[in-house]
Amino acid sequence: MKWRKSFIPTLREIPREGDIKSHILLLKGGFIRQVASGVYAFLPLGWRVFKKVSQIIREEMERIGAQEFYYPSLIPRELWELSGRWISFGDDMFRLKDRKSRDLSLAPTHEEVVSELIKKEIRSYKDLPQIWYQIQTKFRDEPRPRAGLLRCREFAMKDSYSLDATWEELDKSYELHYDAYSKIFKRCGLVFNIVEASTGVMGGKESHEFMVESSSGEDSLAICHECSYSANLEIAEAYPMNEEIEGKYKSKEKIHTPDVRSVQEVSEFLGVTSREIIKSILFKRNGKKVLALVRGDCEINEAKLARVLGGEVRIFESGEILEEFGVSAGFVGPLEINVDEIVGDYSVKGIKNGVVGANEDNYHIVGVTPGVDFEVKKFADIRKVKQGDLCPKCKSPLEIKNAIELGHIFKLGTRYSETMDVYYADKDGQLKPVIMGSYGIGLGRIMAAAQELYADEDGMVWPLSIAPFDIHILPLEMRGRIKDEADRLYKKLVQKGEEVLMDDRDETPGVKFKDADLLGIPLRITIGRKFMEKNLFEIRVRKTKESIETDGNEIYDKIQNIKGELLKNGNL
RNA sequence: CGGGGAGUAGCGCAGCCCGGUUAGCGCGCUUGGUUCGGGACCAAGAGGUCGAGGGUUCAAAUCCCUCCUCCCCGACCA
Repeated sequence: MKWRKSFIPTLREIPREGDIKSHILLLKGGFIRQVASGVYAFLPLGWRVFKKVSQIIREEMERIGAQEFYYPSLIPRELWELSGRWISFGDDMFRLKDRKSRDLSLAPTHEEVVSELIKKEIRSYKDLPQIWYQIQTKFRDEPRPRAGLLRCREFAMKDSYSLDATWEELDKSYELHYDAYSKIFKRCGLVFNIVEASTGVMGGKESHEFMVESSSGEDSLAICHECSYSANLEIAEAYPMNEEIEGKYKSKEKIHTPDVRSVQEVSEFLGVTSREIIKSILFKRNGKKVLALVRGDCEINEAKLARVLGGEVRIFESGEILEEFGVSAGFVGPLEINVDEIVGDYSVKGIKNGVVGANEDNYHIVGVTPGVDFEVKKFADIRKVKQGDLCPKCKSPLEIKNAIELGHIFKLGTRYSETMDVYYADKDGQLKPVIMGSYGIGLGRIMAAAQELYADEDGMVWPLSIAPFDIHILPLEMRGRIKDEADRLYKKLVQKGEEVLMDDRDETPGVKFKDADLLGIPLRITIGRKFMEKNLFEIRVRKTKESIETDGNEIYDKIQNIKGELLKNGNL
């Protein structure tokens, strides 16, 4: 491709809407343009990358025997009502009406469509196993789209479902996906973590996420560097905190603590450490009132609490607390409080003579001990793991890192097939629920994550496997011998099947170099002064900034060598 | 949903508090010329419903009201 005939609108200045590195660079490099909040057009370069990514995904999916489908984006309301999600999806679902006033949605996911197909078409164990996948646009009206391609309202996703007759076969399908995903992300040139993940509201038994560490990521991981333990913070565990902590106040006493609410304020006001404060947080579960307790230097993990209690939980809002308990948030405590259940985190168990809210505004009670001054029916792991906590497996300190979720695989099991009524006839003629797995990948996120990982101060750096082009030819003059030689080289490389972009603009060298760095094509071939003097081309590797000089006879072989090296070294 | 910021030429911004000729600047763009290994130089030029609507005023980018769009932070851990 020649630049002058291409549409590559690079920008000199940082666009106003750009925030994180990948977003800014994709805009600057002319890969994407924003159409609306969380909605992007892919320009030719961006689309080339997208197609490379999707090709890799297709190849690896086909390799595990998956078949590609194409589903509609327009889904009628009736289909959602089968699963109850017309209501439960809430505002995240884009809804519209057709000319006859029928309700439709833009698919935020395709589970219902798939399930309907399975339900209608899969009848016998002989029809199983199957892996069905699709790469499609999903629409979700996110409360806050952000970070360019990382959180969009319209985005491309590879989704697959495994359909099996037995749990053993599900394990096999899961394994296949686990391996296929590993290959996909590796082939995309990414460095990633595979972490244990929450199965969420959908239920299911096992789940992993494929994560790229990045400060721009919205997820947090707990990672152990000593053993293999790593998990999404939503479910991460730590070696239980069971230290004995002796508080400062030895006898139970109600103390006036005017306007002292937060743990920090309490600890400063009373001169106690945050570790001897028992934090009391009120939750609702199915209309029941639950008080959750955690040590003052820790936080509650709602997802864990939900699992312990079985079912979704919702925190009490401060207004609701005042209404139901007649006390402001900040002075809630476990003594004589009217709740259905008290759950304590293990970290609270060892506190003696601690500090709690008095359930009366502007008062706290000191010298309070769980089991003595109040009963905790259940102790459980309900706290959020934090930096430096000990690994549950090997007791080394855990590190907390932000990460971008690129892929998520999980064993749905029968939960979905049972609610959606998806059954097959077994060998003995008995109806049994199809055992399902669900597996997703965000394509745009792969593009963004690659730049979050590799972009440098000069611009993007694409892994060879997903780069828009492999080679970027830079003739520094568009006349005379340099132009002729560049044309000849371009033709030769294209004929040999290389993907080449040639900057044939009549621009100064500085402009061409800057744009080349910005686009991040892995190999750059410069034809300029060195060629005029010694007939030498310069091949430069974008990632390492290393360059070699070569003559016209050897250049093709040299290119192949470098590409080979790049592929060997994880694609960069 | 709560809080904050922004919308002026293709892009990035100034002007707005304190209303007053033809609304500026940088980059980009067009034409001509000189350049040609890290975002060149000279000259001439084109390009604007100042987000939309309404109001105040002799006069509005500027003041007031309503709305739209975009960005950031937060969404209740007491």
